[in-house]
Amino acid sequence: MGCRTCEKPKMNYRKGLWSPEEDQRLRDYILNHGLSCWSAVPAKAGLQRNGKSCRLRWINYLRPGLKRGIFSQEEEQIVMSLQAQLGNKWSQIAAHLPGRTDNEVKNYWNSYLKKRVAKAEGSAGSSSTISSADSTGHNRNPRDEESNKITPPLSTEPLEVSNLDSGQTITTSSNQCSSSKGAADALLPKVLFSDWLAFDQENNLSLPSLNDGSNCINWGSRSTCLYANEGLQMDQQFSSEYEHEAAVQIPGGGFFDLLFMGGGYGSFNTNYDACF
DNA sequence: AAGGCGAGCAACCGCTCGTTA
DNA sequence: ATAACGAGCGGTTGCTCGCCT
Repeated sequence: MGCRTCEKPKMNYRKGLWSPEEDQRLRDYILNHGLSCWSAVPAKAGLQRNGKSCRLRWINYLRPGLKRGIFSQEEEQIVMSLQAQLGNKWSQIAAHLPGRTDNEVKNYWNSYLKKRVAKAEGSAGSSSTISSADSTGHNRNPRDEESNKITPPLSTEPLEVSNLDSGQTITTSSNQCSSSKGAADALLPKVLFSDWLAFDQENNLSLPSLNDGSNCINWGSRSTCLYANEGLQMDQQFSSEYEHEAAVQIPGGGFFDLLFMGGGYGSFNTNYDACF
């Protein structure tokens, strides 16, 4: 993991908020060179930041696929449930929330959910559930309709996602990996496939078969297990471009159910192509 | 209009863990 | 075995912005 060959010039690192120019430099550099050694990134990208700051900025803000905006009710439920279950394991909790970062989950918990949970516990017994309405009684998520491209499964049962790179078979704690639509779809979040595509992936994705009959697409350091629903040809090729220009061409349409190594689980509806 | 205040969020800090030499 | 290093994580800080007076 170490990167001893990286140059580490001693310099006065800039701190504070990132300017658009800095964002652009970092984004451009990573897009062109990919991720390697964070400590080398600032010098190579022409930034007066330390590598740690660059990493954080990328992960929490610049990385493609991030879902900005207010948490949906389902996301809130997942956070509250997993927090009760796992404690402050924000990265693990965030892994169950496609497009959310650990920092975002942590901030949301600290600034909002924690108070609600405390309040609910304070009045324990009087109410068994914590509603999504805020203290004013209003639904505090007016953008839900627009932002709910991603709707995590209502079940907070932890997904058991094994390591594809190790060649292990993928299993989950539920039947969410079933290749049939219908009941499974009810559990599947709808997520833009492009949201999940890392910027550094190549356009040509191979689909090696796994031993459970599913397929796996690999790019960069990420592996994604791809389960096909009816009407989907598994040997179809994908293409995508970065971020807003992203496009996924999947002839025939239909749903993809995607099981991600990181623990997320989603489905992709090609009808969403128009969203790009 | 201006100042105070609090909420929300971006980013920093310090620590731990994993990897490498 | 161990020191050195980078990456990752969680806690915390401090800035910004909107609301209220």
